[in-house]
Amino acid sequence: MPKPLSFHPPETAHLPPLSLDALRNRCSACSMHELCLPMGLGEADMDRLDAIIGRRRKIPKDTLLYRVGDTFTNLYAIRLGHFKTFQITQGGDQQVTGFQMSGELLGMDAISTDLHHCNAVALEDSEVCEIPFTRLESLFGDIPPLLRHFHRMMSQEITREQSIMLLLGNMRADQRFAAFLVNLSSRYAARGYSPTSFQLRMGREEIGNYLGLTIESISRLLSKFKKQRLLKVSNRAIEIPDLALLKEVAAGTCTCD
Amino acid sequence: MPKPLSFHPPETAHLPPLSLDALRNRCSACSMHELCLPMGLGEADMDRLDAIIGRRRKIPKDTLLYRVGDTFTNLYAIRLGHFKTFQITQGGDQQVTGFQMSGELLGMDAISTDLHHCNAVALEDSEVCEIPFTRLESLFGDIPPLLRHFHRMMSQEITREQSIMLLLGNMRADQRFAAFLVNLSSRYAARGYSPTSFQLRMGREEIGNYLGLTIESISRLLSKFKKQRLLKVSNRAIEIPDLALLKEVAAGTCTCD
DNA sequence: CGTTCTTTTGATGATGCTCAACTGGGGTGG
DNA sequence: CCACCCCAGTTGAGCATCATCAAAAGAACG
Repeated sequence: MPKPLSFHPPETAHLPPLSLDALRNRCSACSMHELCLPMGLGEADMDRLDAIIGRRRKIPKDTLLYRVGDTFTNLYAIRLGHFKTFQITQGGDQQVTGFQMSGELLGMDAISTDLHHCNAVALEDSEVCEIPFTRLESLFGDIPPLLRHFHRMMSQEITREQSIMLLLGNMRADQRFAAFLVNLSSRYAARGYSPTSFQLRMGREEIGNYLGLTIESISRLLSKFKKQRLLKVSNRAIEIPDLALLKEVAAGTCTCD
Repeated sequence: MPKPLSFHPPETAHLPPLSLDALRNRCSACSMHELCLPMGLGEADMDRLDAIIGRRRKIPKDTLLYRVGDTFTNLYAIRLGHFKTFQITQGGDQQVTGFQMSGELLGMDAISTDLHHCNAVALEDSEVCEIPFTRLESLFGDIPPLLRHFHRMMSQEITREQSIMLLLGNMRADQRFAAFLVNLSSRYAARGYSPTSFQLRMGREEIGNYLGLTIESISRLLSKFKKQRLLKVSNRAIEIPDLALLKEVAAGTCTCD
């Protein structure tokens, strides 16, 4: 157990938000509203969604947002920051099941049983929007585009996991790691950040765990890629000189060794 | 490429179903209605669902139900039989992403882009119910329990895939295979079949592919488990003398080697 | 600055893959 | 009916990849 995780209490000490906050916190004012749940909604519908969204919570680094076995009441939209989700095996070690960033939804795996199936922890100081699921459900009938996009987000999660299955089942270590970086790159691009230069928000160990590899393997791959000029690496800062080439490595079609 | 897959034409030559067929095909008459999409619906709501469901199609063994890139119009509920879903990697080899049996839903990964992301093929002569997704969506507003259960089924798919990620990322070969058998066992149990004695519907190669192993490894594990009296095996017939023990092997807590 | 945690690097080894040969069952056709 | 073939599965030997163990180096934090 590397570091003790604190647990964010379900009820924070925040006062009911001032109207200024309420304005600042609105979906329409959020930079993520074109990626997040309200995607494609008109002004009026977005306001209705706003109305049911609970607190905007700050989640400090290394704080659990929810844990396995918690009863499911909220989905969480990431407003700012990064999270990881992980399960604990019988052996007691963890398996990272995903890294989530702003605009992405946490907790969808809990709908099936009303119990959370994984733990979610902030990788840095972050902010989430609480979305009470039963209230969200009550909106679905009235706002078909909202329902439609919600389904797309769930489906996307299924697709994402399928591609991880493919990665874990079929790819060699270097391909996995390259694919991981390419994936991060495209997600940052979608958020308006540089696709070729970014900070890793997670440690080597977490990356390795996610990819079914050890920390040593990740470290070696990083060194190897650096030597091959596929990457420039400085601690957690990554620069990708040739994204197309990295994609080829991920695909296994790279001529270079 | 082991065997040439035929592709089932989108429009079959079937005449419009006779009223007798219509009756026989109703969800309420289907043995799977307590597991499938109509789970928990009342008589009236189930009839409304019935009304939008398209053809009940027979899918012969080794026939593709849909393939990567097909436009998404229907979900498919498996009425009878077994399917596998798989993707094709750049290298040209396949990755099996799941085995589906009666009462389970196929195609949910296609909602996100309106394009199918995997191929689905029948492992034996099977039957599916076509569920036109836009018509299903039109019912969601009117039948909240239907929507609710649909969400549960999607969420369950996410959970299922997470457990595969855990399996592929963390478990050794013997644990994977044991977990696979335990999973099949519980799904057969849920359908009223024996949890300790069943036929594998898929070949060794497909199992190995699903579990990130080779056919040889599966074969060796089968022999090893047989030797340890964990299993009785005869071709594709499996018998599990001690399910609890097999679960321990899957968990890695087994004392026996 | 010292302590602690993370990362890097090296040496060794095990798990599961590859390649190859063999077995056995089921269907086909002479 | 039997011989044959073909495919799926089994078994063995050697090997590659990646894990494990160990130790040192580098960041981060007070």
